[in-house]
Amino acid sequence: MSNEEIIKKKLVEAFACLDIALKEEDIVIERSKDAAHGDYASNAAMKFSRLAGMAPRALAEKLLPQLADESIEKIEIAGPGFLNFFMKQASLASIIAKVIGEGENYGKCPSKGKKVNVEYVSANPTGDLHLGHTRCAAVGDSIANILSFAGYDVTREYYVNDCGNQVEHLGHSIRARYHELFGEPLDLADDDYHGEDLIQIAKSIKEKYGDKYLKDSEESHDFFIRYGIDTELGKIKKDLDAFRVRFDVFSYESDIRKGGKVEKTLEWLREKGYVYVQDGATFLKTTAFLDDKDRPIVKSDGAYTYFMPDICYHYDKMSRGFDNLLDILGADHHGYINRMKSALMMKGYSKDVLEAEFVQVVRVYRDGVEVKMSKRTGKAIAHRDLVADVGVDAVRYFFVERSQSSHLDFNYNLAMEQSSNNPVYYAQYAHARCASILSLASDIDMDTSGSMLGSEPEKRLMKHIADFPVVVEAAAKSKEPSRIAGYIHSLAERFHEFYAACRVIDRENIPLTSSRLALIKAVEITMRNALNLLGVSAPEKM
RNA sequence: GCGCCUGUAGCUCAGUUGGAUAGAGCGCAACCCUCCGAAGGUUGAGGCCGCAGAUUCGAAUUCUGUCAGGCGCGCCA
Repeated sequence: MSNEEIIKKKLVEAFACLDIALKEEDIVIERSKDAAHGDYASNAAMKFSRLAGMAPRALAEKLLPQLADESIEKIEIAGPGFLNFFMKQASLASIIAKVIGEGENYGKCPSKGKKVNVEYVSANPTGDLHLGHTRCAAVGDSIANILSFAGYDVTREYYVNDCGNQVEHLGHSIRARYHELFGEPLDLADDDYHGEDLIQIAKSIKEKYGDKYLKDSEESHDFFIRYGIDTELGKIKKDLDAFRVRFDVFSYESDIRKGGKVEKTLEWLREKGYVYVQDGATFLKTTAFLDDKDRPIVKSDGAYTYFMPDICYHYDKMSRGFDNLLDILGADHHGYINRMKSALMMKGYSKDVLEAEFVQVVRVYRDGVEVKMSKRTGKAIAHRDLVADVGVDAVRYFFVERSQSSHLDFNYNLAMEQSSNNPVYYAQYAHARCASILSLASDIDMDTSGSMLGSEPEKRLMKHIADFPVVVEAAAKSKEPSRIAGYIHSLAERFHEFYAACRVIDRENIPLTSSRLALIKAVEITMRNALNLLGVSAPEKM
């Protein structure tokens, strides 16, 4: 049982003695910022003073005698009615043996028995990934890692839109580049793709197949699309893999459309009365649920809008037995969530089965001016270039360091020229320092009882290590990897403080050295586990 | 006009379910390696937490209004 849990339990018991029934969830335990306020603090006497019918301090006085525990050194009432808990040294130090015992599982929660599908990136296979995808990839993958660590059964999924307008343009654009190579240029419209990568693709087609696809036929039309999608998706997969982002499942829109499945779903919705025709287009009555407007699902020319197969795709995901779906989307898609929830509710699902996290835009500054991104002009800052320039660790950390709901300003010059200024190095440096010290003293046995550790920097560090599981739960609940980043930073900070104040290896004082080595080992493990959640490496040397 | 996101130090941003003196990085000023990694540590300057009300023992945090920026608003995805 953690110190926090012990205090909560004692408080619940103490309130019970006053005939006030509370649950442990009702009790808030905070880590005191100031050592004068003890190790942990609770506002329970203030929070429930009205319920108890007495003033906060008076209530605290009543509770105090019931709170004694062998793990607690002393308890003080302070300020308006805070209860400040000073733990015994052994209670604080017990975390070290726990962390070393659990190793890479430290911070991990037992299975919650829930299957969660996390869908992210899902970039159209019509060109290279850009910066916006990078952030979605970093955020989505970190969220998947955190949920998994927090005890959810996580499936990572990428939805490939390999049908519709966009891929028609892709096919045509490649064909145009192909014809160009034979001296017969075709026109490229504004909404076609102008990127140079398509010239490379056209060249490879020419090398493999010569002039076979010059004549305009259904076969060549389909060929250019299929070849383009396969090539682009291949590049995307390779880039994501290098970014340490790997998916369990790739779902294809073309599969969703196969075998009349979309038509059946449409028919089913029609029978349910959720569909009507207006101006030649077919609309879905999403306003019957959460939406503020009905949405078209079949255009007046008879083609589906993107929304219709997307509905089928979400039905498909639910039919695979997930308890929850989580979509990681660009912030410009925020209108999407309520219409998709509505569609799921038509099928009888709760509005809560689908959640969405919206990732705000990245603004890029280079030489002090904002760089606008455009996939089509070919001038976009490609994901691949960014990672090559800055490195996977720095990009992944930087892109989840701030809450995804905040806009991110990315200074390209700074990231490239002064990468050692990046905050990720602060944390990695701490880890490397741990590894270095442990290696220098590998002949000295560790004392995992932590019995010699009592100085303020040591206590602060131990308490912070003990907080890791709480932070994991909070990050999983709020789906905010930035909380892990914040934890990593403060763990590194407390470690560096400790390092500056306490000399670890002292061969004249082996008992103290043994205790401190164990503390460092616990820091190293916790830091590595936390960095892993963000997909950032924990180097032994830098 | 309606909806979503965001306004906190010069800049970029944290700030847990409302708690004790609002924090970090960068930048600025000054210190600290004969000793485990100086990619580090210590100290300082710098704040009407956009503005105005409301709720209460207590508000950067909750509610209302308002101003500013970003994004979106039925046959694009």
